[in-house]
Amino acid sequence: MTKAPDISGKFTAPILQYLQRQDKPRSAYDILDNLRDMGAKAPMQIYRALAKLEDAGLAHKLPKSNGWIACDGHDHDHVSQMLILLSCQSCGTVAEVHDKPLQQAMSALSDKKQFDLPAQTIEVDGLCQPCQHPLPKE
Amino acid sequence: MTKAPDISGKFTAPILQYLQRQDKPRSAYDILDNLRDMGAKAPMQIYRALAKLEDAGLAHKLPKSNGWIACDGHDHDHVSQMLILLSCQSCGTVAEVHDKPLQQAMSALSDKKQFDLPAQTIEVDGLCQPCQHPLPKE
DNA sequence: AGTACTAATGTTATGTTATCACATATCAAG
DNA sequence: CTTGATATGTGATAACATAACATTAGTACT
Repeated sequence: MTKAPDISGKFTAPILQYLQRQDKPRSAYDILDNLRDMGAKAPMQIYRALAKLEDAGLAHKLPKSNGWIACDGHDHDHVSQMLILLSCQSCGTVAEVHDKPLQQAMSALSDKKQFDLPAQTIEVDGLCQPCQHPLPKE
Repeated sequence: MTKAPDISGKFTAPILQYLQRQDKPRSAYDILDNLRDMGAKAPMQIYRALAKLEDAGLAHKLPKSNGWIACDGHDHDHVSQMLILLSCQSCGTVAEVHDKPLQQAMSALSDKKQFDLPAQTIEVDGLCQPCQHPLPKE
């Protein structure tokens, strides 16, 4: 079993709930603005709480676009070493994906290159299915 | 054949040469500092030139760590849709990699998820071979 | 040459993301 | 109560990136 996550902290739970209500990633500063009325004043307060959530596997950071999302809570075994985030460039929605073949390919590559590969989140930008079929102009 | 890249511009070539001399990624602001003596004064000048280099496939941006490297000039067909950058968290060196199996896995995944996947650069952080064997303490 | 348009470049200001450094508070041992 | 560990508050600033507008340099036509 994985070690018990530390979710203590004044802003931790509120941030998680906020992220869960969102349908797109939010930046640390979005979160900060949202939590002003409960006393949040400085980015550090948010970043510290986000770090806890990420350690606990309850939230993920999009590594290239800097946003944050709540973990979708689906099936995934938390042992999985590679989390793929399919991020739609058009509408911003993010799908969490765990893909065995991809992990194997990555693992084989890392062996071949003798590159030691820790668990990590990979962000991949593209177009989600709905956004590939834009409405014809009215 | 791919369309002829536009490499015009006062700072474009100097930036490329600068990057080629480096053994690690450099930030846009590093580059700016380096080109001050030839008149560079503002980040925009650098970012514009970097965009041209990237379009031309002569330089790559590390999508998560914000650095820039010169293309290593190796074999790779410039048709390849996925560039993997293995970035060492310890020493900072970056290896450019093109991997068929990984591309296939990615492509299969994108089919499965009906996610339209454009060409892109994936940064993967880990430890290069030398950095996995730190010198024993003296 | 002169005007008129366009593209490139320069420059100021500002937006955005992230961390440092230090202060203060809280709480549990000893 | 004092000490020490951990959490939190706060200001300042670092680091990364782009918007917006001014200026200059072509170029194209008359």
